[in-house]
Amino acid sequence: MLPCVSEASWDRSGCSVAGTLAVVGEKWSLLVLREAFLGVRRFADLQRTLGAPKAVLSDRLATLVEQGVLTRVPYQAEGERQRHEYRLTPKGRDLYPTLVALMQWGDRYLADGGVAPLELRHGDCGAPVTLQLVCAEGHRLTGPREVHPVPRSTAASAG
Amino acid sequence: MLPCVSEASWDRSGCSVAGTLAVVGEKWSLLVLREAFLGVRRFADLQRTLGAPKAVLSDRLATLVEQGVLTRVPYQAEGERQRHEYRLTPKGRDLYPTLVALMQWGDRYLADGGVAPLELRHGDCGAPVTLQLVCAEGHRLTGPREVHPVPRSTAASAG
DNA sequence: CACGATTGGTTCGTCAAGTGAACCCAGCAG
DNA sequence: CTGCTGGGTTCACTTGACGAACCAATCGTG
Repeated sequence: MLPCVSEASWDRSGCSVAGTLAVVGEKWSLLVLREAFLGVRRFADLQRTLGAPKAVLSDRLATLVEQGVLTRVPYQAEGERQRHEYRLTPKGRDLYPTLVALMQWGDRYLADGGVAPLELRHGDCGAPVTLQLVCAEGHRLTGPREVHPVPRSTAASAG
Repeated sequence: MLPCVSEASWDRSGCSVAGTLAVVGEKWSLLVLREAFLGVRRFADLQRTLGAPKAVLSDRLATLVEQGVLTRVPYQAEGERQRHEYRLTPKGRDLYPTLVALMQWGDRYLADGGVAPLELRHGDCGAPVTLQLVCAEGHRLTGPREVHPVPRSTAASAG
């Protein structure tokens, strides 16, 4: 049995998972971010690579900008009119592990023919990159069984 | 600038991120899994802790079972009628990093008063647990800038 | 056996969200 | 002025989420 928090009787409001999903959990949002991490920045390119309806894409970009995950920056290539592009902010860049986690699971369980469509390599040494759970003491954990969730809710002392 | 794959001209169909989101990307799915990792297993408890409509919860549980992320196992406590509960499969347990990634981002950017509502500790040593990007050579990476995505699409040799 | 309580759902009407096609505007080329 | 392209908005339609009501199986009680 997994270590559980007294059969899960703590306050779920303010849960970080729910909060994050409120920001990037709508349809297409995480796929927009995938494209952003791949270097796609312009509306038309996003629309083409994603295949999302323009109205939805427009809305998702607006909320991601509003949330500070992307910024909309105008730029002008020489001899061309001014355009603008969507770029990851540091806040948005910190969603990288989330995308990688989703990708790794899909690579393991959904890959056709056992071959992942995209590999991540360390830019310096070229070795494949993975996400891992580690503790501050440097121990590597293999899964949720080795993890102890500890609630620190402000008002839950009377739990 | 992030390292990008020739301005992102590879085949997105079969993308593992999209595939994973097709399995767990609907509303409530990842929150159901959060509860599962916290040890909540019964329909009524899920419904209470999540606050999701029963119809939606029922549908999400059915698809998660269908996808092999959860199993529906009957059990009978002594002196009680038979019930059934939803348990994580190994496939479901491997979604743990995804949940942790979402939680860590929320802890960093959404926590009221800078205090995360839930802390993860290593069961053995009690030290806080985090998700980290590491390469096979053991180097720790700090973000997407140090990662090189390499497409391995079967039909994309003519990219 | 009938009665009510509990678990674990389904059904239904309503409202929000996603979808695709069409349209719109600015700026540049000719 | 016309046409083309990027970056959207508007609209009609379909799908999905929501909450309340209802339903079936099972148990303890009388």
